[in-house]
Amino acid sequence: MLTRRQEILDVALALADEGGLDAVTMRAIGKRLGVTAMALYPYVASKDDLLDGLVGRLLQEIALPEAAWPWEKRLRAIAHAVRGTARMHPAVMPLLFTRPAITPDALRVLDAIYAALLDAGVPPKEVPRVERMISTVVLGFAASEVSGRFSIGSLMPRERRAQLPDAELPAHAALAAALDTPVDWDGEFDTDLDDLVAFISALAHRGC
Amino acid sequence: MLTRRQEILDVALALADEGGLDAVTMRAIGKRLGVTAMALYPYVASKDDLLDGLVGRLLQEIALPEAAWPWEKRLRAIAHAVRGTARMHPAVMPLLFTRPAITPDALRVLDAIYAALLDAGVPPKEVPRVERMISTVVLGFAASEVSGRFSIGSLMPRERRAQLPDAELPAHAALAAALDTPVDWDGEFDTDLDDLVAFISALAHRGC
DNA sequence: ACCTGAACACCGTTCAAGT
DNA sequence: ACCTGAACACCGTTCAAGT
Repeated sequence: MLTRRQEILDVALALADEGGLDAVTMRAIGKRLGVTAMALYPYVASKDDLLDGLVGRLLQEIALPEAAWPWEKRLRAIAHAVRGTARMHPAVMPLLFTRPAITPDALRVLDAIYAALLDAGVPPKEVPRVERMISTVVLGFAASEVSGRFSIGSLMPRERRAQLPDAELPAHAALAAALDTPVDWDGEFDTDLDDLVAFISALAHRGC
Repeated sequence: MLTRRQEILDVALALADEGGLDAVTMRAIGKRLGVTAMALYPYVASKDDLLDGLVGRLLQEIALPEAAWPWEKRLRAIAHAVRGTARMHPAVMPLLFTRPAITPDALRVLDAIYAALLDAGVPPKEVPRVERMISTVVLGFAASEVSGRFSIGSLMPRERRAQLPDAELPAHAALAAALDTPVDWDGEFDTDLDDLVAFISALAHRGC
């Protein structure tokens, strides 16, 4: 069953993918649906409501892993799904840090992470905090990667030092070699996930 | 020396604090400076450049810790400074995940984190990755807290389950007790920092 | 060198009017 | 019930003109 709201959000996502968030306009959405901008208002309360819906639409895209898999594999699968949708829809990612996502789909993902942490043996009292932390890492990594926040790390040390006198960036100087080697983002993401899994395991054992 | 650009960015930040990002308008900035919107263009190339500058202006606000302090204390101080500015300027935080910050002030903060990680004994090869991870946690926590992303975790389980049939949120049901206790955000932030410090120490010892 | 004022091509949103 | 079209109060940005 394809509701009119769904159609609108699909078009909004497509416009965001093609031309960034600025291209998501009531008028542009209407035009693509063959309708005026005001015809959208019965299904979308305001532009803000539209963007809320867009975040929900994004979460809808991330597929959940098989419940039978071990918790580690499930967690890694969710993380990779998040990074995948971030790469498909980079313009929408920053909105995740702008408004809370409380759609059914958001809760579905949240519940899957809770379940994985419980299966890992994390004490129930700690689960909500740990979920917030690992979600922040995964969402933050995915958003930073596509937004260019991490690109500061891939600038050549030479360019960076040009901005400030050498003496003011001593650690950059000490790290020149490390900063010169190009970053393997796929590898870094997996390494981060390894560390998160190890962290979760440690929490579980501490709790026993 | 107070340049005209600085004045403009100060006004932009004030407007964002008062009325959100939507209130940051070329015309509004001009008005507050007693000038037309077009008078800003010699100092600000475009609205986008203005927002870049606003991110830089935000980073400018975070004070660096004394270099003589132990690395742990320095890292915690930076993290608390970030959270503090997030609370002072919540509207601007999401911009950090929208564009890279390569101003001198951003590099100053980055260098301080690099220095702390080096002093902790993290192998130089690992420092850039670890910096990206802990910065993501701290920035992500601060942004999520002020943006309301974390508010999903503080909704009553009852309200959440109303959105989906109980059987579809099994982990929520199992966590009902934990989800019902209100969250101490100050405490959670400190606990996260404890975990980060422990993680860094482990990396340092693994490297020896 | 620095600023103005009119103008252009847009926005989101309202409201009365149509079918 | 659903959509239109004109209108309102805004945007960012251009450009010629002023001093």
